[in-house]
Amino acid sequence: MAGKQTKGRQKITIKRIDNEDDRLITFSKRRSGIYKKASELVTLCGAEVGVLVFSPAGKPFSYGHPSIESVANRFLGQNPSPNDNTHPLVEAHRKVRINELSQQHNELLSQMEAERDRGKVLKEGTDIGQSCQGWWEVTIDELNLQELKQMNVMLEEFHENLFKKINELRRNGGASSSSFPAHADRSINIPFYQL
Amino acid sequence: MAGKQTKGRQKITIKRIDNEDDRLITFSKRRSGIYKKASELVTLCGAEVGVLVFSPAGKPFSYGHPSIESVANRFLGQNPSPNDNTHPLVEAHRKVRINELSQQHNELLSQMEAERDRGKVLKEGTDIGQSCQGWWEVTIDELNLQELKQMNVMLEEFHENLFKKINELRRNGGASSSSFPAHADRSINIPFYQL
DNA sequence: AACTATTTATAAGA
DNA sequence: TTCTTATAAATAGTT
Repeated sequence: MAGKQTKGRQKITIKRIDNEDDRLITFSKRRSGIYKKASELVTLCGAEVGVLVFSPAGKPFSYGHPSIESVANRFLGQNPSPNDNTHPLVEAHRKVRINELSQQHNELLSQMEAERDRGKVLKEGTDIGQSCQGWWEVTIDELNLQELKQMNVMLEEFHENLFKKINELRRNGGASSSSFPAHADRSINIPFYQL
Repeated sequence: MAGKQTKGRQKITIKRIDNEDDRLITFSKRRSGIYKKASELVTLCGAEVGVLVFSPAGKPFSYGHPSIESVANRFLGQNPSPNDNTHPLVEAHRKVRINELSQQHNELLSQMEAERDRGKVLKEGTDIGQSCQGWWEVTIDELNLQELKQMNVMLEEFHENLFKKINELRRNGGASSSSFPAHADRSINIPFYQL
């Protein structure tokens, strides 16, 4: 009972494991761990879950409930019989994912900036302007008219929220509010981009 | 210091959680947990991982590196380039764009993790939004005036692009262009949201 | 959306 | 590989 029998689990940093043997072992163990978590999510919550893994060597592994194919196909919107109910649903799903991704992306960007402001040196080009600019550009090119109209609805909501926010800021603090021109008030004759 | 403040984590059996609130909470928490595990597997072992989840209500969620589509398509063994300029092409393009966003996003995540590992304490709140409709709202709330102005510049660019796109679509094809009202032409008097 | 007390996952070692 | 053990990490129940 002098020393401990083993060091037990040690803390590791999440970066590539250089030693190949260790890496392989960890890959195997953690893959199993994820499968287990996935199966628990299925059972506990009644979810459908698919996990796809490719080892660095390209070997495929998967867990899926009810099956990996059904989950993957459902997600890609490529398997179900092409009745008209399916397509809008898939579209909606995609939209949701874009929004989620964007949200997460923006949160990350904010955090990155906060870090940088505290003195961290971060890679160039991760500021909101650059990244988001790319997003709009890229997105718009891929949209059809129908989708543009949908986007327009979203932008209208955004517009609404922006006004609310601006007004809120104006009420609360005087200092920086002067940076918004007087004609920022909502007016039918002033295009949004001229705020 | 008499009694403990909480009961702490309690053991549960892996069976369906009947209480809907608890189930939803658990779904959200554990989904995040799986994403984290997946991202760690990516970093530690250089694997490609995709996680697909459908809530019981049918709402889709996913994590993927380098992107969920690339992993899923690779798994399903599908060819990514149909030389077709109808709808599927647009779909393909969009997927590519989403992939790029995912990629960028994943890079950010990696950087964040690296930062944290070097001793930075970062907020853990990078969870994917649970609701499909929170993006604009959430984003706006996090912005200060300076950032709102930045956003405004971006929206102006977006506006420009939208007009270009609409005009392009009008020139090219008549079928769906009628869905845009005549006054959609750029005019100083027509607010963007009324397009 | 934070907080603990606990359970669970897992890094090392055998 | 499979088992063990000590410890790190995830999370159930609560506020």
